Amino acid sequence: MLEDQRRKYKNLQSYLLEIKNSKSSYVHNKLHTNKRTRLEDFPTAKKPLQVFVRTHPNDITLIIKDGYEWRKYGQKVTKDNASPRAYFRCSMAPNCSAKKKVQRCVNDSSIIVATYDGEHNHDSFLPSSSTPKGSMGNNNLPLTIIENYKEALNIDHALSTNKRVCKDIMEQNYNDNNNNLKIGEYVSSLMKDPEFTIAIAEAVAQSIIAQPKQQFLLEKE
DNA sequence: CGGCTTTGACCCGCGC
DNA sequence: GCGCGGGTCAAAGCCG
Repeated sequence: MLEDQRRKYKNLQSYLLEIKNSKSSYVHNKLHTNKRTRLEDFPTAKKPLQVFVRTHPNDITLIIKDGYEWRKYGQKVTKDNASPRAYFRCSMAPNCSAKKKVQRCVNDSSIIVATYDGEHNHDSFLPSSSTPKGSMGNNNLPLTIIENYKEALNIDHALSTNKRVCKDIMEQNYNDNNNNLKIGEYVSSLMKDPEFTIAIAEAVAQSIIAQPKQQFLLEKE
């Protein structure tokens, strides 16, 4: 089980190396100038960004550790989904226009769908291991992004094409308590690594650019 | 006491 | 014009 985690991390590393060698200005700036590129420089920043995050089934919060501090300003039950949709705005800068909507997937309550709107106009970026204010602990897996942007446009399609992967992730993370402890320690150590958290952030950003080869987390060896 | 979440009310765009 | 539904506001309460 631990070997699987290591293998996935290696896949991530090789993927990031691929990104590093690419011409992407966003990643290039990040990696080589150590400056956070403005979101408007990002090719798909104009689109509403949707990410899917696998959470613990017993986790009833709608909190996603994505590196930013978010302040909840509203909650609404929508017609097409029984689970409430939470509205957040970025609280890291007073005039930041970034917002996000977070709602559980209608077909699978253990999947959180986060829709990002607006752009961050500040440089601050929290390490993933830090706990956002007001988040009283949650069991989010560390950004288990299970879809890319293109497929995220269609939740049903995403679910139908990734049921096996979701199942694998679930089994991998929750079925074996002993291994859960080891995985938890392993994940914890990874999340304390600033390089790794930056890498995760880059992976999230890149997952938005719908390229089939980016589904490294989905691939079953 | 300050900053947060909660939650009902309100606003506004859109379809009919 | 009206009703519906999504998004936002703001007062109240909670918590560290």
